[in-house]
Amino acid sequence: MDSPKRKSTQERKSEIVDAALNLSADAGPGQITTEALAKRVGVSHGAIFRHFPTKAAIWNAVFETIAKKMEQGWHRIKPSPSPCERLRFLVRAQLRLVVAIPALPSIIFSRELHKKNAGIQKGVLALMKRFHGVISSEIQAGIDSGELRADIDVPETANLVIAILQGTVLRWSVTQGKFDLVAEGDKMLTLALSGFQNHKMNK
Amino acid sequence: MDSPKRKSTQERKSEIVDAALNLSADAGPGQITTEALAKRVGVSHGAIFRHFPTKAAIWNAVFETIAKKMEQGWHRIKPSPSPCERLRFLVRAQLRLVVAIPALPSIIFSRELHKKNAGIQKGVLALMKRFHGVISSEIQAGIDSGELRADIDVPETANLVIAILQGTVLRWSVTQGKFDLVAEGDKMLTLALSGFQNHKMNK
DNA sequence: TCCATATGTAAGTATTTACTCACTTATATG
DNA sequence: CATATAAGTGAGTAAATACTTACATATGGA
Repeated sequence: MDSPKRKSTQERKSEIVDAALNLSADAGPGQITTEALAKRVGVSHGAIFRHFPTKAAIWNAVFETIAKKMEQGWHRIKPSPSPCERLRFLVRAQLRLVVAIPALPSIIFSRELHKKNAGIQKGVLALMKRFHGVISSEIQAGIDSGELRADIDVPETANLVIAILQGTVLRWSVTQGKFDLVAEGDKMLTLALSGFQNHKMNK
Repeated sequence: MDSPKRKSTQERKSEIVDAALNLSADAGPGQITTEALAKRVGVSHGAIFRHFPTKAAIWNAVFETIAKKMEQGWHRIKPSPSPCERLRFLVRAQLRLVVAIPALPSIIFSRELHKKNAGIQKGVLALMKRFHGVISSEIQAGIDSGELRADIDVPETANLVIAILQGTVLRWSVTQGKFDLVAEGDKMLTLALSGFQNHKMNK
């Protein structure tokens, strides 16, 4: 048989995490009950607590999963292209992940979860810090290669890139995915790279 | 006496709304109970339901309050300075409002609230659309005056400005207000206006 | 001053929901 | 095959919480 009646705790755990990701895609994590998870997985309510001691533990596992996928995405950069291309790649990788896991923003940004689960709050901060580091080093490389302006502040520019990324994700999230997130993020980044002020005039 | 034992429903309503704003500043709106609101206002639990029929009605009122304050901020622009200055003003006004009402992002972005209360979801979309319109017209004015590049796409650029704004608010929110939001937003906008790509090189 | 009314209270109720427990049975292993 | 173990079940519990209701009284207007 393809689906035995009983599965290893490892398998069930990942099924439960998947269920949490799927269910929080449209409702946000705060609304999800352990009973809803059980139904989604196809087991009884009690079975959930064979695999996770508390609901909070489930959310921790969900966060771990997401964090791992994010970092994997960052580290799949090709060494070949220019720093600017690598910046684009990083942003695109992140956006593709959001499209693949639409629950991602609602979990990362959920004040509710962060309040109940201080570990997640700290984890999100640490994740963002690491992402900031990755972006920063590409920006530094861009300056060194001459692709980016030499007079910019590197960490500040990294914050700008991240703000554009997250702001665009937020709009996509609020509009319920009404546009192509990856393409839109690319446009936003291009526009910010070149700037929209008219420099020729001020001389 | 300054505080009579009973107040008009109008006064109590606004006290309840204020309590909701204050309490959701750090926890997010999903966690707030009607009992917590009652305690904060200093009345019994039952008294809350004299003034609002349901909890959802409270959140509607909270959203109305926020929306009104936002729009007031946009319409207080001085006609005098340049379009670029007016853009800055709009962004700063929005950021100042967030600093004044730290619960604002958690209410505007709360998936939980939006799910339970379709009116708020729609209201947020409409608000964002109007803000996009206001920003767009300043950008158009900037193009007309020659301050901004003539070849940019206006609505797209407005989306960029909003993404920068919201992305910065998000970071401020996650870091629990560890930096000066208004100053930081200003920096981000300046950097995006001028761009960070090196143009001199590519000729 | 007196009354009608709206504001307030305290003690409920019904429902939801995280978690438990006694018991069952599939399954891997010797 | 026999058995220990771990996965699963279903009924139950305690706590939280939105909302109700019967009753009390402050307050403004006649």
